[in-house]
Amino acid sequence: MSQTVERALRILELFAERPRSLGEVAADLGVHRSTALRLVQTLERGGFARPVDGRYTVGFRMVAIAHQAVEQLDLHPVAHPHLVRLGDRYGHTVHLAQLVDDEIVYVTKVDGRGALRMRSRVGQPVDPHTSGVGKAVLAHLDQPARERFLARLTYPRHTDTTITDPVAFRAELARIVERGWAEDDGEFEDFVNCVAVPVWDARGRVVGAVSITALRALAPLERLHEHLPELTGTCAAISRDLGWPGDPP
Amino acid sequence: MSQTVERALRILELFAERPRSLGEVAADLGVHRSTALRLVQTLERGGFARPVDGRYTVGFRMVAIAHQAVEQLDLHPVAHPHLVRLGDRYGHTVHLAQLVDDEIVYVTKVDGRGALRMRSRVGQPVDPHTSGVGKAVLAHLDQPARERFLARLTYPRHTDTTITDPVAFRAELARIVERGWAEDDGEFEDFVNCVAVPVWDARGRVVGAVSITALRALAPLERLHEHLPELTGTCAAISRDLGWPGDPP
DNA sequence: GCGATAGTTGCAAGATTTGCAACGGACGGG
DNA sequence: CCCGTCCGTTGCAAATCTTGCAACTATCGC
Repeated sequence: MSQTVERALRILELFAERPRSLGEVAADLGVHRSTALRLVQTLERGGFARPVDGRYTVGFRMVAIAHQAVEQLDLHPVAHPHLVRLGDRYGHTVHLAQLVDDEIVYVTKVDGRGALRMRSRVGQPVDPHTSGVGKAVLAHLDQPARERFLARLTYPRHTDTTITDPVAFRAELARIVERGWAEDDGEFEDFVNCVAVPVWDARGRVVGAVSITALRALAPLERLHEHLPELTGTCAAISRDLGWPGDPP
Repeated sequence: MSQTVERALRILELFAERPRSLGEVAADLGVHRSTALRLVQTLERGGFARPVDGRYTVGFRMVAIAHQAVEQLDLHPVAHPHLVRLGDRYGHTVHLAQLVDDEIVYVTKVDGRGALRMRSRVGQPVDPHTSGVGKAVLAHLDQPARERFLARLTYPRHTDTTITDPVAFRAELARIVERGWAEDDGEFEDFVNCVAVPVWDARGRVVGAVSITALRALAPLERLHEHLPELTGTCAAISRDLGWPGDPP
C-alpha cells in the first residue's frame, strides 16, 4: 500500500542476508542510487541500519525492538528459566515455539553445549509437518483450529523420512495425542532429530511446545526418548506457571 | 529524508512499547487514520507488524531479521557457547557487549537461574560510565578511540555510587587497566552489581567485554570477585577463539 | 592520472501519498 | 433497543513528497 515503505522493508530484508552497498540496494529495488541512498539514510537515522566498512547492515534499534517484542509474548518470560534449566541438564539445543494466531513461531532457543549450533530459527514460523514442536502443537489443537491449519498445509519433501501424505500425517497426529509427545525423525534435516512436548494454558489449550533437539550422531531418537520424563516435567512446570490446573490432557 | 519511512519506523517504535490501535498510531504521528492504516498495512504485509486482539504489535519478520543480524556479528557466535557455560556455572546473569564502530552494544544475554530477570538490554547501547562492560572496554581502548568516547560522554547520576566526575572516571579507568577487570558497584541501579572482563581480538585490541551480573542481595561484589578467575578464563578462551595470541595485555 | 565505484546534492516533474468524507461492524451504556 | 463511540476500510481529488537526472567529490587500484 505504501511503495516507499515497502522498499524500506525490502532493504532491511537485504541487509539481514548480508551487508550491502548502496549500488546493490538500488539494483535490487530497481531504483536510482540517490533514491536508495535517501531510504537507507532514513533507516540509518532511525537506528534500523548502520554502515559497516563500505556497506550497510541491520542496525541495533532493530535488534532492541525485536527483543522487546519477544519479551512481550506471553510464553517467553515464564518459559525461559525452565528452558535454561533443561538445556543445562543435557547440553542439547532447546526450542520453544508458541502458537500465535494462525501460525506457530519459534520464540526461544537455548543453544546446546556442542561446538555446532543449529541454524537459528527464532522469529521464524514453524513448518508444522517437519518439526517436533509443530506436530506437538497441531496434534493437541482443537478440532476446528487444527482443520484450518491442515487445510493450508502442503507437504514438501525434505528428507527420506518427511511425511508427505496428508492421511499419514493425520495418523501421526493421532499417535502423538495418544502418547503425549511428538518426535522429528530427521524429517527436516537427515542428521537432526528431536522430541517435543506441548505446553498448556489455564484453560487447557495448547499454547506452544518445547523440543529437545540434537544431531542424530550425538543423540539418536532412542537417547532423546530417555529425556522425555524430564521434558514432560518441564512442560508441566511451564504450564502450571501459566495457570494450568495440571490435569492430564 | 523520507517522511513516509520515518513514520513507518516511528510506528514500529510505538508497537515495541505496547500494542497500539490505529487511532493511537494516527494520533501519535499526527496524521489521518487512513494514512496510519495504509502504513500499518504495509508493515503487516511485510511481517513487520501483526494484529493482536484489536491492536497491532511488532511482527515476527522483525524478530527473525534482528536475530539474523545478531548472529552476523563477529563476537556473538564464538562467544555464545562460552557464555552459556559461564552462566551454568554460577546461575547469574551473563552479558556480552561488543564494540561496534563508535559505540558499545549489548549483544547477548544469558539469564540467571533466579526467579527475577534483569530488564533486558540486548541490542541497546551500553552506558559507558555506569556499566561494568562499558568501563572494561573503554579502559582498554587505544588512546585516540578512548578520547573520542570520553569527549562525548556525559555523567548523569543514577545512584549514590555513580561516578559523575570526569577526572574520577579517568582514574577508575586507569585502575581497571591495572587489575584487568572492571566492576559496577550499583552505579546504574542500587541493588545490582557486576564484574566485567574485556575480550581481545587477534591483533590484541578490545572488541568487547563479558560481565557477570547479580542482585547485590544475592551476590555482593565480594562474592562476584570470587568468580573473577572463571570469568577471566572465559574471556581468555573467547579471545583465543578470535585468534588472540594469548599474551597478557 | 585514469577509470571505476561509493556517496552526495539541487532541482523540476509527477507519481505517490495524503486527508476527506462516508460506510459498516462491534461494543457498551442508557 | 437504539444511540454513541471507536474500530478498520475505501474512492477520489489535491498536492505533498518522492523520484530520477545530472553533476560533483572522494577514494581505491592499476
